[in-house]
Amino acid sequence: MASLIEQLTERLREAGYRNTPARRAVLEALIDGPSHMTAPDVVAAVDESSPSVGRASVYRTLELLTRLGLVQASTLGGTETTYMLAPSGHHHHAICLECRATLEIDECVVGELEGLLCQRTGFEIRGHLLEIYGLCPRCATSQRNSNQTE
Amino acid sequence: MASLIEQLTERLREAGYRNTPARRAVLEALIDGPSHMTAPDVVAAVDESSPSVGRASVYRTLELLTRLGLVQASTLGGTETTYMLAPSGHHHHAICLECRATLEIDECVVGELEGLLCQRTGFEIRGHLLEIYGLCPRCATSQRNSNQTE
DNA sequence: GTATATGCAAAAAGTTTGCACAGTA
DNA sequence: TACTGTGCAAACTTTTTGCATATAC
Repeated sequence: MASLIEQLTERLREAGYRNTPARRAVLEALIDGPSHMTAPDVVAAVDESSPSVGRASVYRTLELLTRLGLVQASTLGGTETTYMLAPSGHHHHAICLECRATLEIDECVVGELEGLLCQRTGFEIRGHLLEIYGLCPRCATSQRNSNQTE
Repeated sequence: MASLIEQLTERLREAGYRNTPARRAVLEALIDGPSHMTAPDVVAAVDESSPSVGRASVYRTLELLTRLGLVQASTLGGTETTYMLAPSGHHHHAICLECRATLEIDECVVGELEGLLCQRTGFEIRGHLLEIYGLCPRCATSQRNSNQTE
């Protein structure tokens, strides 16, 4: 079975792009790092692991990977853009607005909606993003407590 | 019936924040402008309508409005962050990856999932974002045509 | 061999900060 | 009146660009 990095570079190749050290370095940073990284996070990680790769290539690669759908950008309910590897299959997130923790959700209820949308509008669907915002149990509890003492 | 701007400033007030000219100018820019605006778009619109409001206040206000949930930031499937008024009720988007057109979707299938998530994990849900990415009918057609002639 | 992709460094763009002052509640 | 919020300008961070060179295929 092909490793994740191999699968991803293969998808680049299929789309007509070359398999270069800079692109591998960005993919590896995303694979090895936390599930959501800002652009400067990725720049720093690449600079750590592959100092010969330039900043500009990191930005160019993040843009390319996002355009091809290998990577997905999201604001996680805040204002800061983060990048994550686009999960194959369905994985969505519940995000705590307080502590920024993310929780994976496996259930996917979007499929049925996509069918309907495609039928009604002729939209050709490529993917989707579903994020649920709220307070994780820990933060919900501590917020209730602090309200009591106010 | 209270106008939209009044409803929004009222929500600010309820959260303990003051109703100031800078905040009204940002809200008005979002109300009057296109449905998705980047931060520099909002800065420009405010500078147009209320030249006395400073750039910094626009950023501070966008951050505040997002934190309070009056505004939602999203990358629309690309890498650029845009802001939109968070619609009350359910409105989601289908976004064309080619021409960036957005299409409103009224159906909401997330409610049931939220109930399940809340029950299972104790997450206290405040909102959600659902975006469907793909090609609008027009771009899907023109892409098929250009593939034929390749 | 050739076109794509790169690193570099500089420029541009975008965002944040500190602080004295203004204006809301 | 008290304190939140502001404008300003400077500092800082992030992102983009142009171009000669390297390298994947």
